[in-house]
Amino acid sequence: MTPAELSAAVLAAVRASVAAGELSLVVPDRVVVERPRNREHGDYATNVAMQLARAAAMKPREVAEIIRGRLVATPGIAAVEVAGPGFLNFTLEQAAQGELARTITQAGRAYGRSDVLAGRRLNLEFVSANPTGPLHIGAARWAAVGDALARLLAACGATVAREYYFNDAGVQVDRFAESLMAAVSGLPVPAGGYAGAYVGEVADWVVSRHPGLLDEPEEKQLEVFRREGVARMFDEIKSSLATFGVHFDVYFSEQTLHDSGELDVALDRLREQGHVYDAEGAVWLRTTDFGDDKDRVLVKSDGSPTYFCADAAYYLDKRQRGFDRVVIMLGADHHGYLGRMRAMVACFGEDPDQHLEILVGQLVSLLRGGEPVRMSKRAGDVVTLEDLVDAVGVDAARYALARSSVDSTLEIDLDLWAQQTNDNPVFYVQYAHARISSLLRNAADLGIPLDVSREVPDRAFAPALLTHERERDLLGVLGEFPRVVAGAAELREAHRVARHLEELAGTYHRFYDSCRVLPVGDEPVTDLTVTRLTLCEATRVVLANGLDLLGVRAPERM
RNA sequence: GCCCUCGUAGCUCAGGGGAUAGAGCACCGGCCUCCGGAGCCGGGUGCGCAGGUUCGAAUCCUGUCGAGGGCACCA
Repeated sequence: MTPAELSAAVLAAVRASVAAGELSLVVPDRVVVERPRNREHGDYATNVAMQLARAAAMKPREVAEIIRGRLVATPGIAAVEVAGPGFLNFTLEQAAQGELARTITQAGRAYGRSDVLAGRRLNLEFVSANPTGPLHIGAARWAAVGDALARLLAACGATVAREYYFNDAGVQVDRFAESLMAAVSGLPVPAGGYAGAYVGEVADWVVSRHPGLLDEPEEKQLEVFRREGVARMFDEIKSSLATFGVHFDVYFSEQTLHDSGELDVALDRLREQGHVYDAEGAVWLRTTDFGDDKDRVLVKSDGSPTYFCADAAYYLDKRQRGFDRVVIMLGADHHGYLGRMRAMVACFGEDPDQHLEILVGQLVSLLRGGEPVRMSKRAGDVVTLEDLVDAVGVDAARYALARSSVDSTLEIDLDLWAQQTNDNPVFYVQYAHARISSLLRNAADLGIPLDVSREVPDRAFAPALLTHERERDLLGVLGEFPRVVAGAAELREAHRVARHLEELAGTYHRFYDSCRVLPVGDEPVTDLTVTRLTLCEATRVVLANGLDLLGVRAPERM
């Protein structure tokens, strides 16, 4: 019996009690069944009686007793107790709990997936770094977390597009072109331009492709440096992301919004809604109507549109492409946009709570030997994604970035994450997977069957044999996985998956230490052998599925 | 000045209103005739502070102190 099945049983009991007139209240949408921290409180527990007590105008324990009465005879449930202020504590029958191992091995890659977000169409925009330099470490955090979130959301049934937006229409790329031009001539970096060794490299590369370029008029040179430099930089960015295992469905160019006239369409739409006005020679959006600190300029007094105006057009574009939720991941240094973006959506006449979601991630810093890492060979003061990958590898980099809440600033100790020891969380988890894989190989060599769908007469999967405390602990953690995945997706908190895998790896190692799986020497293969092997395979499945959601490999050997 | 995020063990961090707040590291001591010791077992410390809401608060609200990041007709 899985937690989900138990939860459904409790919900059915509540519904039946209401139907029978024993309880007078509105039946909740769902009931949360959790593993209690303390094993004395049973295998699973729910606080539903306490939460319904007020609505039922009864004491929590009385509500609990009513629900309990409808659950005691449920197959698979050995005992139901009312405890403390009104908890319902469940003890499962041995076999019912052990059955989970078979459920998981049969589900395989599908275990943990659900349809809790079915029908949702989400556009996930992340990284979105301009092609004027290598990806920095902050972008790396979003690459790892954003990709993991996309995987999580898809695993929960949502339709997800990964999107990368880049500003190729404004002065930033002009500055980049000017910086390239200055670099070949040995001139100082222009004001607001770009420094770092990569500028010279890219500039030299452009010149090598256009031998006579430096003899051309300055305007022509700028145009070439701009076009070729951006293309080269973008290739490098995409290459870094590919190495990192992150792929975008759409690379969206700001310029295309200008070319297609979508800015004007957005302006007209905002004007129709009555939130646009002219002042001081510029065109303004009255975002203060919807809680922004100040109104924002859409068209500057020189007649050119602002980035904010393009952002509005971009939002509209996403909505018109059929996404009902526009999710944008921003670094903490851009959190100031939140207010104006929400107001902009409201100015379109839409509900920002429903259609816009902005996730703000805090900054990342790297440590080596306990000291902050500042230097990058190529990018000057900026630490890049490639620096991180060079130092610790892709798996450790992705895992390190994705295992902490984005709400907190993150320090990554390169020495720690480069280690191949249990101090390093990603190796701790990957090792568990490799260890189980090895065990399964050994079992296969011994001819021990793992086909639990077809019971072998004299060597059968026998869930009631999983009675050891460590076995029950392991089953408990395995059973939580779908709830963890769904919660992580709904809360946009991928790190919950990583933390759960670490708990699972630890619980598995403790099981492994206490419960011999394969026969020693001439010992016979028993039902217990097959059953424990199935439990191991179930653990391997969850580790593999969880690591996959984080975009980290699940190695069979290390 | 205003806005956002954070403040939990010596360190790095988990903890979606529930029962006795956890993990890893670090420190001390144990466990390899045995499926991968890249592992396991034991040892102890903590919710910045003050109010409030609640049957119940690390969690929600207010204030306060501290840290980081923002507040352009820049991108």
